[in-house]
Order: sequence, then C-alpha cells, then structure tokens
Amino acid sequence: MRATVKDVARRAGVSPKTVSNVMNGVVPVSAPTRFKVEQAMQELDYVPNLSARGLRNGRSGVIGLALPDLATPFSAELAHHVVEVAHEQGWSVQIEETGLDPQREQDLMTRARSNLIDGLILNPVVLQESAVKVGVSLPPVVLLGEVTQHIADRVFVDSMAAARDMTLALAKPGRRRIAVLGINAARPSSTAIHRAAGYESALEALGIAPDDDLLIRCEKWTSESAAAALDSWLDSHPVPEALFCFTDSMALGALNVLWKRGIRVPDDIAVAGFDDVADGRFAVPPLTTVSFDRRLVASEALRLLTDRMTDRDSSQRVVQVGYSIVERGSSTPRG
Amino acid sequence: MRATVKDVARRAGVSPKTVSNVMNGVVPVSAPTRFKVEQAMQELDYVPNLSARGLRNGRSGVIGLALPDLATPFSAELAHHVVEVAHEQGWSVQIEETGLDPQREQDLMTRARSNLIDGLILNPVVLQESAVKVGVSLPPVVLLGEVTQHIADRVFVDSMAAARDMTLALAKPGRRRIAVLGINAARPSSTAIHRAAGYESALEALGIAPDDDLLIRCEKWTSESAAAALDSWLDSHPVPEALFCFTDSMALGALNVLWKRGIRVPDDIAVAGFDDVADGRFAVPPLTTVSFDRRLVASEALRLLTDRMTDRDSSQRVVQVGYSIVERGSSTPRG
DNA sequence: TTGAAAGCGATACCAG
DNA sequence: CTGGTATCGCTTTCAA
Repeated sequence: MRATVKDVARRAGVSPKTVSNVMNGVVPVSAPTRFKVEQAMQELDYVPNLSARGLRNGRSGVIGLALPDLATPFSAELAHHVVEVAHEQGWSVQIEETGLDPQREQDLMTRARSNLIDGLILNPVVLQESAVKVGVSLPPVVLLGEVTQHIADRVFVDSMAAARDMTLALAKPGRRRIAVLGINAARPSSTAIHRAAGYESALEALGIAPDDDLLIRCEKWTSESAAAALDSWLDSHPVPEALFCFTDSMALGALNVLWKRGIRVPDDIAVAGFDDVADGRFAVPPLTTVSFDRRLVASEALRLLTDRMTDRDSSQRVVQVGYSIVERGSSTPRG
Repeated sequence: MRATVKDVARRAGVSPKTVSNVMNGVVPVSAPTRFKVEQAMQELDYVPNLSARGLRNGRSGVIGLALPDLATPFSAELAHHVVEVAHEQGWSVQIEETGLDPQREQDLMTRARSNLIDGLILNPVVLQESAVKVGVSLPPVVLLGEVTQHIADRVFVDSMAAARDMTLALAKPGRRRIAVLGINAARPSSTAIHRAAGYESALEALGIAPDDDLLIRCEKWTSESAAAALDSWLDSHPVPEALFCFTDSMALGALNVLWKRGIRVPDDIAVAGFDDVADGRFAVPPLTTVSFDRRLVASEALRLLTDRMTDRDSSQRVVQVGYSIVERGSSTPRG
C-alpha cells in the first residue's frame, strides 16, 4: 500500500499537519522537525495524492489546452510551447482536440468544470460568441486568436494587418493577380475572415479590383486538402502571379502541387503562408510567411490564465502579439 | 457554489447513493427515480467533481503521454492519435515532454504515482533499463519503440528490419554509396542503434563494405540540425548516391540543403526518411519513407495500458506493428 | 510551532 | 431497489 501523510507523520513522530507544513513550506517548521519529516518521506517513498489535494484545495494544478488538431504543425508547435512554459511554472497540461466540431468546444467548457482542470487555454475554430458566454461562471478561459467577444481573456496576432502586409509584399514587384487559398465558406473561421479582410484591404489600397475567381476555397486547413483544392482550381484557372495561403501547412501542399505541375516557384508564381512553422523554413523553396513569437503567445496565455485564477472579477484583458513578414525563396528570386 | 451529489439527492428526494447509481449506471435504478434524479441534475446544472471521484476510486480517468518533443511532426501525429483514441474511450490525456533529458523520464515515472494519472504511455529517447525498473510498482507504463527491457509492456515497429529494407530499396537501382543521417554518438538512442544496425545489415547483404565516412552524425533529430549536419558534411565529402535519414524531419532538412546546393533529387542523389509524416508526402519531391500505422500504435498502446490496469500481474506483453516501404519521388525517377 | 478533529465530494458497504 | 454511514488522503480551522 502507498504511504500517506499519516504514515509519514507516525514514522516522524509528528502530526499530519506538520507533514503538510513541511511539504507546502508556507508555515515555518523547525529545522529538526523538518529533517525528521523529510527523512520519513524518503524512507516511506512518500508521494502525495494529488486527487486528495485537489479535492481539498479545489485546485488540481492542471490546465487544459484545447486545439483543433494536434497533428497540424502549427498546433503542435504551439502545444509544445504551452507545455514547456506550463511545466516551468509547475502546471501540468491536459490536451483536448476539438476537431472542427463546435459542439466539442462547448463540451469542453463544461468539462472544465469537472474540477480536474483549473483553467483552459482554448484555440477556437468556430466558437460562436454564445459558447463563450456559458463560460462566465466557469473556470478561467483564455482564448487564442481573433474571436470577437468581450468576456474571456484573449491573446491574438493581428491577422488582418498581417494578411494585408503580406499581400502588399507579394504585390510589390508588380504582381497584380494574387490568389488566396483557405476561404472556408461552409463554416467560416474567424481567422479566415480576418485574413481574407486583410487581403481585400490590401487589394483596395493597391487599386486592384477584387476577383472572386482568385478566392480558392479550402474547408480543412491541411496540406492535403489544400493540395487537392489548388489542384482542381488550377484545372479551370490560369496560374496567378502570386498565391497567399492562409497557413503554412496549406502553402506546403500548394508548393507540392505547383511542383508536380511544373509551375516554377517563385519564377512563375510567388507563394506565401502564415505561421512560420519549422517545415516551412526547410521547404523547397523556403516559404515566405508571417512570423510571430509562439512562445510569447504561450507564456502570455498562461499568464492571463493564472492571473485570472486569482482575480476572477477584473475586466477582460487582451494581449496582442506582434508579427513580421519573412520573405524567403518562395516569393523572392533565388539569391 | 457548485452543486454536489447531496444537493442533487435532496432536490430529487433520494439519497446520495442513488444519485451515484444513476450516474454510474451499473446498479439498476427504477425509471421514475432515475427520471427525478436526472431532472434534478439538469436543474442544478450538476457536474461531478472528478477530484473527489478520483480520490474515492483511486482512478482519475487520465492517462499520461510522454514524448521527447511535441513539436516534431512525428510526435505531434502520434499524440493526435493517442488523444483521439483515448477520448473515444473516455480517457483524458495529459501531455509531458521529456526533451532529451533522461532525468525527465525518470521524474515522470515518479510523477505518475501522484494519482493524477492512471497510466503512462512513454516514448523514451534515452531511457535506460534501470529507469524502467523503478517503475515496477508504479502505475502501468507502456513503452513506445525499441527499448530493450523486459518489464513494461511495449508497442514497437521493427526499426532494424525496416531500415534494412529501406537501404535495400535505395540500393536496388545499383546505388552503392549510401549515406545515413542521424547517428547520435553522444547519447545513442535505441532507435538510432536499431536503424543503424538495419542499414549495416543491408550493406553486408549487398556485399558493400561499410564506410565510416558515410555515417553522418546528427544529435538532435530535427530538420534544422539535420540540415546543418548535412551541410557541413557536404563541405568535405563528395555527394553520395543515396541518403537514408533516420526520420522524415531530418530528410526534409536534407532536401532543403540539397536543393540549396543545386544537387538534384533523385537524379543526383536518392533520399529517404522514416515515419511517413504528412509533410513528407507534400515535400518537393515527395519523400520516400518507411510508413506504419500510427493510429494502430496509439490504439494498441492504449489497449495494453488499460489491460494492464485491470491485471497488473500478468507477464509482459509486446505488440509489433508492421511497416511498409513507400517509394516516392525522392528516390524514384519522376513519373 | 505543533496537535486534534472536521470536512472537501463521491462511492461502497451493508442494512432494510 | 434504496438509505444511512464510513472512507479515500489531504489541508485547515481552532487550541494548546
């Protein structure tokens, strides 16, 4: 049987309370007592039962991280940073995948109340404003991305400005037929909406008339569906001068299709993505993209979350993380 | 304040035990009683406290998944499948990263005893046999990969046979100078050892004398370090006829370096990886690789783990998952 | 500074 | 089929 505080207390000749004091280190304990207790813990190979502690404290030491799909490089890199930052501060991370199912996002907010999670970092895809409202009385939630709501704390990158800047960068050498890949008309994600808006705003600034034929739809934001979407689109459209993909994963799929068709990048078409994932840096050619500090996103999210745990009533806080346009070989002549 | 079983019981006019029976559904409950209880739960917006349940049951409903680095595509895809499979069966998944630090793997086995985790799926990099031994009396552990030990259950792919087959496939068109990338001499991982052994065994079968100059070292198995390793190696070595990278991530880094140097793939050099990650399928050119069913790895690991929870004393079980050589454009002439 | 006892919320045992 | 009651392991009043 596993040792408990009682066992440790008995062996050390003290009370359970004292053992607890030694562990938590907030109430002062005399050096000899502390030593006895620590020795007893060693001898009994004592490990505290976190379920019991969680029950008593009302806190579990675990935060939830909910992402659409852990397998996409962007989510994976984000999760990596959240896990690292959280561990540094003594938190464990429970991973949830929401897929493309709005219901799952709802469910999660409920599950978060099961007290196995002290807070939730949620990267929503299709979260409606209503879903977040349910969350008011629940454990703290920090949203990642550009969800328009005014209740939960939030960390985001200005996707619209970034998309605008990227479009402008693609247009700079005089390119005018600029297509975008990633429009998801069926259930538009707020991210898609913002990036499309940035693209359109750039066209307007450039005096380029918007052309619906240059909006390439792609419901799932994976390399695979992006490749399929672009491939079939190219069957009925001429090659544009530039292609702005709403994520790097989609851009990698696009590069593959273009290569297969013998369309040269960047000579025949410039390609850009968004997120600056590792594989984009090593793509052939290396991918031009919008870069931002994912570790900062992770650490800010965690900061907001832990702050919120101690002060549930302060007003909503929003953190904006900067970005930069990184031009690589997929949009600039080989150097 | 949150509602408890007591509140629900009071409102439904029954005892707490009955509420519990309704929830767990194992003991029969009369229809009217069940209805009253369910209504009360609805009205009070009742959500069970999992910490309390965990304390009482000795089980938390959470499994741990420990990976070296969540940001690598292979780990990410694996995690994705584990999370999905686990959720289907009602488990939550806590993610831990071990990095390259053996100490972290040790720590984990201890942390798993904190009762917040009912079992652990561990993909070790450098776990020594001793580390697993500590785990005997602990919660169930399932190891992923080719760790040579005889205590914990394990799911693995025959890396050595796969590496041999891949080397033979690369050699088939008469290629003889076949280099490998991924030797990590400093702290050899068991995976590296197996794949290197497979490579050597293939050379022997082919009657090719092993050449240490063709063993390219690379301590970290990322695109980035692979690219750096290959780049500097090429400074002092002629281009080999083929390059077998121990993971797809490394192969992607290699493709990038070769492209930058104007070395054509597969015309000048054939390239292959291992793992069949999504980005490899869309690489330029698409990557030849060793493929295996990651979802099967995940589901088998979970099955072994849950079996072990109910029967801690049965003998070690080992599941081998098959593989196949997938030849794509990086090793075969364009079709 | 330390000890004794209560209680967090859910479940299992044993009656009825 | 249902109700009381003890209990899981830890922390936290309140006293000493």
